[in-house]
Amino acid sequence: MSPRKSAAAALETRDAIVARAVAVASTDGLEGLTIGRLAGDLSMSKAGVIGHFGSKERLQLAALEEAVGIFTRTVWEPVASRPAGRERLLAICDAWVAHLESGVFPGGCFLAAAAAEFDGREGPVRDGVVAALGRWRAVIERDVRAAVAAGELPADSDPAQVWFEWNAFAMGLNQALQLHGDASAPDRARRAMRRAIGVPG
Amino acid sequence: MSPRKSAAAALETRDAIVARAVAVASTDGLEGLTIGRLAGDLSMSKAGVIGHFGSKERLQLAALEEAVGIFTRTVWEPVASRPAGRERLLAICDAWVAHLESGVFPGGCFLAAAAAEFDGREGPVRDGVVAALGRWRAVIERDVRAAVAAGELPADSDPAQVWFEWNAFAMGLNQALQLHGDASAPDRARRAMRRAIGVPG
DNA sequence: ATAGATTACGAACGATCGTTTGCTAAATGG
DNA sequence: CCATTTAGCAAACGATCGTTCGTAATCTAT
Repeated sequence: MSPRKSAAAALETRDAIVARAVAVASTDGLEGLTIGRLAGDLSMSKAGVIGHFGSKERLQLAALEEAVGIFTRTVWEPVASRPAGRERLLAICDAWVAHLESGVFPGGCFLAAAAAEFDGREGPVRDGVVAALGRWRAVIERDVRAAVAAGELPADSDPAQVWFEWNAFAMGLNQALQLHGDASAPDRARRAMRRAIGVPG
Repeated sequence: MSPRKSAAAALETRDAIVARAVAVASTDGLEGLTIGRLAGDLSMSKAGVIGHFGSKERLQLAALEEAVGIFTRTVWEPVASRPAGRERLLAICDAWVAHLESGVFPGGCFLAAAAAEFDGREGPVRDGVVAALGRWRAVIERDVRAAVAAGELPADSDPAQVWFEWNAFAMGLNQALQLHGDASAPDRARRAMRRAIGVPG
């Protein structure tokens, strides 16, 4: 009843599964992902879905990887070519807020949801979340240090504190948008993030 | 094989179920709650568990209500008798951070987890989360207004902005503790919350 | 003392979970 | 051109899901 696809088309199938998994997981959580539901959404058999990954956990990891890729492409890559420092930090701030505001993920920030969901468990998925957050944290802290070294930010700026506050504001913005539909939240987040690095709003 | 209990003892049974449900949901999420697992943990039958609530959703609502009660008792009630204003805001800040630090919920802040889990859905559970957060928000904003009126905080303090930032810091602290075991996070959160209301750390 | 309400049980319901097994059919490699 | 690999399906696996039903046992109220 179903003809086989070429190797290239099979990759497209895999991508379609991952894309759908990201969308579903952003609203229902990575644990709420279901092989059967994905199969139904994509008009495939359950075996056809799971065959690309081997297990549900590897499917979750693929969805996580794709979500991290989306975040990287929409927030980091547009500003990556700028020199490290205050300018790029402000660009990151705007891109980050715009990303959360844009509704790329129907259920809100994928990483925030995954972090909240897996923060009390163990395993590869949790490890992947921790690693992704760690990489992003390193990016932010590096730019804070560069900005301080260049005299663009107060000399007593604490990179770890900036990361703590920025990450918190991103989570707060995500909650305000998803839970309350608060249209004033993006402005609040931008102002708070600027103030956190000593830049007047 | 199992004798019936008195009305008073039945309430104890119900309380035991809710207490266990709160603990499980704080790590595995409200959707991860399972009648069968609860029954096994409490050496009861599934019917005996669900009989007290009627449905899983009402069990989730009972767990949410209990978690909100715990938060209220440990964070709000100890400071409720103080007069509204800057003093009480600082006391709330300390109690809030201490609460998250204390590990009352094995899986971290129950409300934060429930908010992240249900922010993309609809129904009574989501409504309950929104309502609980709204009540807490009203408490914070009222005290900010009182402190401004008393001249204890800068006249241009924005109550909604203070709530946004405090709530964000609480989420950030919860993530830092649960996901990274970051022992420096409580201090960071306290400092950030104080700075958010213009109080030097 | 007796009748009714209530707690909790065991058992079963259909549905769905993740996964495995054979199979077909098409694309690929020699 | 033929052998091998591979994508995907249909079907079934045991397990578990939330829920319902009937029943036994005990408390409560008359």
